[in-house]
Amino acid sequence: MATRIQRTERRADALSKERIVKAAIEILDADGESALTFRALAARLATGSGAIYWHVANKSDLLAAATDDVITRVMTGVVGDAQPPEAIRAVALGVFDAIDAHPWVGAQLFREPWRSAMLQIVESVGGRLQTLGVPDSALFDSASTLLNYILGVAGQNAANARLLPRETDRAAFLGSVAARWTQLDPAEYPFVHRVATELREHDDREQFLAGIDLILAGIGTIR
Amino acid sequence: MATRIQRTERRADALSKERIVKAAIEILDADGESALTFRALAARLATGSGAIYWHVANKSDLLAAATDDVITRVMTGVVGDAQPPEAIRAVALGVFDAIDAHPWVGAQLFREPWRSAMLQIVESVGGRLQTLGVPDSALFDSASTLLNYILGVAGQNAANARLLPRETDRAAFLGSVAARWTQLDPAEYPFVHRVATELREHDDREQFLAGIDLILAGIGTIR
DNA sequence: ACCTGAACACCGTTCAAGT
DNA sequence: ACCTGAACACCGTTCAAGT
Repeated sequence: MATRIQRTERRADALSKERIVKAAIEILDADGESALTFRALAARLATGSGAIYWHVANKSDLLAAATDDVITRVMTGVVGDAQPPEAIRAVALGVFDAIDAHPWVGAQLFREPWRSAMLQIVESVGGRLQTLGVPDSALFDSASTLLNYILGVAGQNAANARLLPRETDRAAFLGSVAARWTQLDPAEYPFVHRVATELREHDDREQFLAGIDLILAGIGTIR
Repeated sequence: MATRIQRTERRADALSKERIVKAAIEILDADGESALTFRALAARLATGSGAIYWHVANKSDLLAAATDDVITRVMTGVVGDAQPPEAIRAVALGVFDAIDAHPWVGAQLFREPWRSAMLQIVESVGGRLQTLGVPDSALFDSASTLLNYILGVAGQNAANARLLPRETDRAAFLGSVAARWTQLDPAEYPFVHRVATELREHDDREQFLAGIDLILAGIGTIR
């Protein structure tokens, strides 16, 4: 039975889920989560807002697809030949850098835990923990701890990006938070008061990695 | 100069920020984040939606106040005489239980890091790390790691609550996620496939505590 | 099969008008 | 000083109508 060519010719710029996701990511990166509306997206794609619904189910689906897109790129990028624990650091840093570049992803990782983005991270971290020789009985808890830590940092970065007036630099932001912390009553908040200086001067990425190492050290005590 | 009584008599049910926050928490607990609208709140308080703005600046302010209310209650509740590390576990579990009871709080903790809720947790955890004898040089990173881990779990719980159809029990939810994980290709997701059973059977609270202990063990290796 | 864009049912927030 | 509630400027989503 001969199969006829079903696929009709399409204009080069025909709408597709891929093009829609790409445009959505551009809006999210350039102007943040609040700028992504179906109207803005339709305008950028020179179409009607309803047309988008032919390719994506709804806004939630669109955000999930955009997140998967970013995370898949990261995950295929870090498949180096490093052995754990170095490989775990590489994966974690990959996620960190992706979220640094696309802060809105940080909020999306919390969504349905059967979506591709979350699964890829779980698999990547968990598999490497196994290679590291973590006992079976401790694998699930260890992976969960690393995951939740990464999620926490990711979510915090997403939240900070929402707060930051466009193009405020990180140092200025940290400085303003540190200033507020310094103004607190030292009797009521001695610890916060004390670390305010370090908050101003610390490097987010280094601190993120320090946390990963701390957890890996904890996992190391199990063996 | 005699000070006259400025305060005019008020009806017992006069509007106040306190009453508004209380009503907001009731709505959030009963029907979730999406149910909290100014219209719903005004209806519950038998007033106009605009009246609420006399007492709170906006929805963000209202959510922050509701979050502070819940967290302050937790924090004053766990001031037991336990010494670290037991005291750190108690604080962490207090936050966990609060978020279990009020899942929407989990999402709010990510907001402005100069708001009371976040500060209280930082202070409580950080102060106890100090008492535990963590070296100064490691204090900030250690506190940050614990914090971000707690935030990750909190955010995940908030997200799950959003997904859960009202009153679906946790076991059924975990079961459905585990079922999806089991259906994944074992060649592509060997680790996820493997821990799916444990996901179904695990206890969230126990696993949360296991993570805290893992991090504390890691912090212990620094000394 | 795919696209258009007006219409619908919501929101948060404002504000003139009341008491 | 505080409250009312209509009005405004948005949303996500639907859908009859087009091609």
